[in-house]
Amino acid sequence: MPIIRVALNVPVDTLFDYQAEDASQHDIGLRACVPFGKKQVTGIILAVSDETQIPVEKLKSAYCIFREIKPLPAALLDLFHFCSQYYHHPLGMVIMNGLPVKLRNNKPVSLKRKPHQYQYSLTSAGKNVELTQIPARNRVARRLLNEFQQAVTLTNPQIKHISPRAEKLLQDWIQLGWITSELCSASTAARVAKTPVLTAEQEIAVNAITAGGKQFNTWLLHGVTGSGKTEVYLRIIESVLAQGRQALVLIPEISLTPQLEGVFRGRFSNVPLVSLHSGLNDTERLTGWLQAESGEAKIILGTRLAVFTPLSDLGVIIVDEEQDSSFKQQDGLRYSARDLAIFRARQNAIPVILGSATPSLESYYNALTNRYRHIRLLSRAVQNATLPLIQCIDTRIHKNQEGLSDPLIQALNQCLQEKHQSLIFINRRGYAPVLLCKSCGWTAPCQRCSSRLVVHLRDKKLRCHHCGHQEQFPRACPQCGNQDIAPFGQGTQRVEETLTAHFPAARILRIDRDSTRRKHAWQEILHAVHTHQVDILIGTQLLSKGHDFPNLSLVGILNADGALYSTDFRASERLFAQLMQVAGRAGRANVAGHVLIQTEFPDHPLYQALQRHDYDALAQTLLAERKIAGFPPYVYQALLRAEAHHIKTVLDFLAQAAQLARPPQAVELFDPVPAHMSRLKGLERAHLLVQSSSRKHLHTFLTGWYAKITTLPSQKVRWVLDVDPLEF
DNA sequence: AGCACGCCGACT
DNA sequence: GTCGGCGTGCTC
Repeated sequence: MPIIRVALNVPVDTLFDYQAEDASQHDIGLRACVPFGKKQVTGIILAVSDETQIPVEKLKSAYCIFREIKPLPAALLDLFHFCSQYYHHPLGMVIMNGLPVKLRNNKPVSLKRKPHQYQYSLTSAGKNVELTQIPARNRVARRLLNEFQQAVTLTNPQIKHISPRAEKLLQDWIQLGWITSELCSASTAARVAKTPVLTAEQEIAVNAITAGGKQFNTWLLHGVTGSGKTEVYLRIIESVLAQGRQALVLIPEISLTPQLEGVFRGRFSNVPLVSLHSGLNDTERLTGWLQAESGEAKIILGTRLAVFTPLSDLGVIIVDEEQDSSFKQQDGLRYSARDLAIFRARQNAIPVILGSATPSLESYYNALTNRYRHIRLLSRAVQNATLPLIQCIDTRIHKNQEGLSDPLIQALNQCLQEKHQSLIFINRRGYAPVLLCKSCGWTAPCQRCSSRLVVHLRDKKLRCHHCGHQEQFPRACPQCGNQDIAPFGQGTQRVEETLTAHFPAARILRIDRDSTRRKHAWQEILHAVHTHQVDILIGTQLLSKGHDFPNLSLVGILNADGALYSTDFRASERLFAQLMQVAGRAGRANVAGHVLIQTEFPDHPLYQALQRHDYDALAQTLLAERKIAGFPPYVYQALLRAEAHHIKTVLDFLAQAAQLARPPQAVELFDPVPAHMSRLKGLERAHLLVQSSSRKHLHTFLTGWYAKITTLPSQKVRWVLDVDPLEF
């Protein structure tokens, strides 16, 4: 009797063997429903064999093998394998995490007739029907008929949009002979709508990438805001579609998928496009997945999860805003969709394009060292668009009143009078407090690993959250002797109230987690902004993502300094990218943009580079710092993260784990340290850093170490290995 | 992850 | 004398 080896969604890194009389090698990649303990579960068949190591009395029989859809392609299984090994996560969990929910159930999937496929139009009989023949109270019918008279042909989604009841009505009308249906022509030839003329730079980029053809290459498409990266993507996709192949486009989480989707649909109106984002229900997601797998969908647009979509004939992968941290999953399987995209591109021998105005230092470094091909877009594609003027307000000179300085208030006032919109951006990420000398800018460094020490007021100590070193508070600044050293403050609350007090007539809208939680809140907010029902916007992170606010001319930035002296070595990089993005919000179309940054350190290299829009200057500075400090991209890191109800449990666990390790010379193992947000949801969190200048050595070490940690008594500690961690 | 088995405190 | 606490260990 054949044995199937099944990957299940359980946190044990092993396959489970079952008898299956009807199994054959062709079933690898199919779903199987099997008994597991007292339950029945569904997993993926990864091997079929005649023998098993499992004693016969333990071996059970599979209930069934689902054959209603094709097996997962071998390339996708390879991707899951790689992901499991690289991120040290059980294979079964990796696979089940990557599949649509409907494929994880113990049920065969029902293949409904696909939407999109038919288009409907009025027959000559239908054209004779007058609107007045339909009773006025039958509003859905009237609207449907009206739509048909206006639009001539309609598709299922469009009809559904009129009313959920309209589809039922449609069937009735087909019976009456009013409506005919015909198959949509799924033409893969890109019918190109209005195509802008490429700039010389864009043309060079497109030619270079398309000339590479069916060959693996990682391209860093590095273009300033407004340089027209999207147009480059569109041209490359066009050429891929012309070969009948598919394009996978990955975008950050909050970057408002519909907006980009609109651009793609507008340009490739006849090309089947599937959009995979968090707003889909299980059925929609499965449908999209199946369309991608069959090759029916030609463009797949989605967030990080879309990197696991099966694609029968992939021609290019695009990762837009590649520096965005939402490409890295921050819980469970901590994968980077950007890095997996590169793996897939290599696997398929196709180009992958990483696009950004402010690349991650890792990607920039890879471009400098020729591991990636670097393409620059230095000029703006949009006519008349000029870069915004970025200036600093020195808050040591201009006193803050409740967080707002005089020059900023004046600028806001002027903006209001000119009837332009303004935006106040508050940088409110929770940075750990560091010790700072106000007179010379000195901060307490860690001697052992060149990161900054964190102030722990409770026991008056300084601690390194990187290596675990700790020391006493100094009495005075060791650099200049000043006694005025203090933890770096946060402050800046109540900005909205202050603004209201200053500008009682202005319409102020505050955007935060709460105000955007409601389903269509974003749409309403954007609408309000676009129709100029708002004068001043206040917001945080959420606002920096790529929305177009055509009337916005002033951006004020508060509280940015925290990132300059953060213990997170990536904080500067992120701040720069974020401020560049926020600055890009100002003055897009015909309004000149002005950006004012309130800071105590106007001479800081970050602000200097920002004012000159000079990414390279900052990147070079940061890379030099990273090299000296021994931080990525010069080393590869992994983090053993653990959490439990009591901090001692966590630290003991980590200490035990460290005991198990016998790191080779090339690999460095640090002491356990409490995590940045050491208390989250009532759990205490801590971690232990491992790093090496050799990715290979680090990986080999992790594999052995992971196996040993698994054998530890778990003592109610939850732990994960985070490979290439972004947050500490 | 579930879900059992299993050994010690407050209840009818 | 039981009911139930959640610590440990297995699931093919």
